[in-house]
Amino acid sequence: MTSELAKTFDPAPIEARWYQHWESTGAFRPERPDAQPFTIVNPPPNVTGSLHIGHALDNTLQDIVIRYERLRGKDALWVVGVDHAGIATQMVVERQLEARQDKRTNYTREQFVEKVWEWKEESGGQITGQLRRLGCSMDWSREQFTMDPHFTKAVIKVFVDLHAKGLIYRDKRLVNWDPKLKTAISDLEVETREVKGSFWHFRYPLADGVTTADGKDYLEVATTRPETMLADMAVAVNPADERYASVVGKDIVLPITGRRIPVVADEHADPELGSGCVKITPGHDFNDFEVGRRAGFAAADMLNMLDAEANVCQTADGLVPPEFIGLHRFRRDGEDGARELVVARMKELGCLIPHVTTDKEGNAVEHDAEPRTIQTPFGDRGGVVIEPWLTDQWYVDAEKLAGPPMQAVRDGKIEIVPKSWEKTFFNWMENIQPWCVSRQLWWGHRIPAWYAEDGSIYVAESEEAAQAQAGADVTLKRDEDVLDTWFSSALWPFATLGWPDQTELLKKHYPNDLLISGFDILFFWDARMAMQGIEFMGEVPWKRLYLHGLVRADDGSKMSKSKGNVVDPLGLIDEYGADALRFFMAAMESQGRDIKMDKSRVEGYRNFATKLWNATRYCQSNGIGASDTLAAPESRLAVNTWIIGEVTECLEKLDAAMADLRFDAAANTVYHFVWDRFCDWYLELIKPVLGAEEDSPAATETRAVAGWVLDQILVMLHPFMPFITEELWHAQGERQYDLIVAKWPDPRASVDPAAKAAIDWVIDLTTATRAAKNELGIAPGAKLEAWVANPSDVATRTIERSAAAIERLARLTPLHVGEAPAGAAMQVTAGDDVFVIPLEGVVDIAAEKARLEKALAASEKEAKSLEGRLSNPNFVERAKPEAVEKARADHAAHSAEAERLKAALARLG
RNA sequence: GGGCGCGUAGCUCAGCGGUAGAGCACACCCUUCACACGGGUGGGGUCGCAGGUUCAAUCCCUGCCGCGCCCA
Repeated sequence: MTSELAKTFDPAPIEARWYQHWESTGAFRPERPDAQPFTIVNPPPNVTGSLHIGHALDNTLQDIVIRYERLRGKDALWVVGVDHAGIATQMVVERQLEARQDKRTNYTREQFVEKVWEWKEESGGQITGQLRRLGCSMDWSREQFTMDPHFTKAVIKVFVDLHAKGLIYRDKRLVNWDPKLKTAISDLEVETREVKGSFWHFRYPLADGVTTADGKDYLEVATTRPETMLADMAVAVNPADERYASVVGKDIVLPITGRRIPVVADEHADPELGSGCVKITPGHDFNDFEVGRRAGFAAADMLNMLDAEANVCQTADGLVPPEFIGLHRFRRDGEDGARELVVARMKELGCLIPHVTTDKEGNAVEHDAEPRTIQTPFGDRGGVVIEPWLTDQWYVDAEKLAGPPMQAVRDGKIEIVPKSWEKTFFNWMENIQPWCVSRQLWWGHRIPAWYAEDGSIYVAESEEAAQAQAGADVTLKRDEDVLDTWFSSALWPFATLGWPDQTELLKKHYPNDLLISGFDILFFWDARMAMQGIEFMGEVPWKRLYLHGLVRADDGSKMSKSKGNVVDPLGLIDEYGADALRFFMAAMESQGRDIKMDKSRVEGYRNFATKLWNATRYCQSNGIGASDTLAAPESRLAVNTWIIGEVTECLEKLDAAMADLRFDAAANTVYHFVWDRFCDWYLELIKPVLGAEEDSPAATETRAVAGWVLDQILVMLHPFMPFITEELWHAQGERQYDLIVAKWPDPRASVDPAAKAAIDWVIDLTTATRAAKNELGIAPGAKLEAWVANPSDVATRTIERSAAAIERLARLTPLHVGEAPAGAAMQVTAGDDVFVIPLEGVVDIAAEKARLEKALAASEKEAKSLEGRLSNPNFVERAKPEAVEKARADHAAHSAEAERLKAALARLG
């Protein structure tokens, strides 16, 4: 027995009720020990995060796939969890302390970490509740956290093993240093932005009376970062630059510090740029670091002039004048810094070469510097300019780890979808840099390395193990740093399944089948999972990698809090329902293209849900309830046989789209089947059948078929719109199981050509009649008599059997076979049949003539164009036979149509 | 500078060798017993520009213009 549905569809209570039911009954992970596994791991959102529209897209797509595979009977596992998000989380907690005039350094490391855990318990992981509102069917019973003890165990093991293999090492080199957060960050965490800056030109005097080829006693250097001259160690010129050949190997006496530095020859200096001389600060510039190394400076000897906060400190040679010590690197908060003071001093010393421009009157004007747009590195978290800084850090030899993933993509072991991303993937992997993985933070996985007083390093899984390596009498101190968050999330596809323990789960669900992520984390996360997965599991982490785009604001701009154009997915859920939002995401997702937010489209899919709701209400009011067969019921009526065929076609298209991860095609296939086929035609066509005798075999059959079709719709639509479909599934009657774990359609039926021809013919006749009436201004409800003189086979078969439907939809009744009485008439065609509909005194003959002439012109135009093509011998000889065949058939059809229209016009005189 | 992508109906987007589609918007009609969050009918496109390949190009190739992203 069906249960009555409310007149209006209200998503909110339905969503809450079903989600709670699914989760509490374990429906997200049904016991299917013998089924084929299907596995997805979610990109773990930050523990500090809340659901934004990008999460909504990413997780909707994953949920569609996992629900689809679950319905297809697989042992579907969607691993879910949250990332500890080192920097982001530490910042959140520090900000909380700040609000209470407190700070991290007022606590010990252990106390602070304890506070982070407290924060996590109280307010972390908000997003997990929000993912539930979206309807995501993850396995919450195994929710993971990257700081869980078993995860930490995996992280430590990976670090120790990579170190043992020489793939992790400690090195002193320049890192991207964030002076605000006071930690190193990886090159990927640096964002280059263009900022307006200045370009200063300086004179660097040559020592010992040396001069250049043209007699100058100085070299001209230019810089956008004048403060770094306090740590300059050389000036480079190109070895091929004859202007300076005589000064290579000679010295410069640096103004301000008085340091003697050599002129070196190095390819890095471009003779075409400026003076051709470049100041070299190996301790504060990546290019200069390399030049310095080539010039013979060891990293340990490179001068450093900045502290962790980028304030000036004394260099090793003690030559920085006291007035500079403690100044910030450059102007900040309205206070001049080292940069401004260096420029002022150089000017006083006559070492500043002014930038000269001409004003409107043609007078020369001198400026301290030339204005310039500068590519400036910023930390993506802290938002301040990154300082290249010489420190000891831990590095992963990414180059060695990158080889196998590239090979896996080349061999097709990993399929990247859409394929166009492969090139970007290879480009990055081929040029990969050592990955700096140590972070000067307190929150995160602490690096398992211990130092003895003599500086030797012991890397081990525990302090005891390290002590055992070092010997009992050695005092060890653990490394203070933690690992980059991405170092741990790279282990997500296997550490979440229990690794390093060889669990059953791991055996069954690794490799994962699919990973869905935004392309923005392709390098950060996806590539690193591929490296670690292959390194530690010996197999790729997933067989397919699907990359989707960004959700943009409705004007195409990037959503950002500062622009205030952020669309809150939870607000959309409140307004339109989760099903509508999900369907929007799916329908707009066409393989990687960015999605522009379009609320009217979300609204449209809300309307679609309502349409289905009301169609179900109609079914219920006509005794159409739950079906109990997987196979299509027996059918004798053309309309029923036809709709069964339509279900099979819809299913084939849907399966094909899902196999290709064409979410848009999949969503549209179901949408059009439900609305255009099922609601617009099938339900209308069966109304006369159901309206007749209730217990007739035809009505009984129709109720069975309609109930079955509606069930197939609910199943096929469920991955996209889980809530409304589950609600309707149960509203349709007693069920043995919930829809979420129902069986995917298996109609065991095919398209019946005769039934299809008959129903297509009725639809054709109906549409043509409605159009003609509309154009002639005849009331749509008017019932008219019609004559067909020489009915086709389809017409002969269909006129009688479908008379009721034709009466109801085309409003033609009765339909006579034979010549129509003479007189004014409207004429419509359906397939090969022409119907004459007498309208003496009603129809405007001129209007009808105009209508027919317009149609005739269209037919003739088509026929003529096809004729032209067919008369071209090149086409007939060289085109594909199917193309020629189709052109011939189309030509015949259009010619015949034209003939019929001519005959119709002739009737009108 | 290098790489990638995009430019199709007013808007948001599919299509990608055989002569163009959807949703929304628009116009007209319909208070028909599932639904006005609805039904019916219709209007609207030199498929960015210029060449080339082909019997045939929105679709393939080249160049250009415009927009976006990534890397240096």
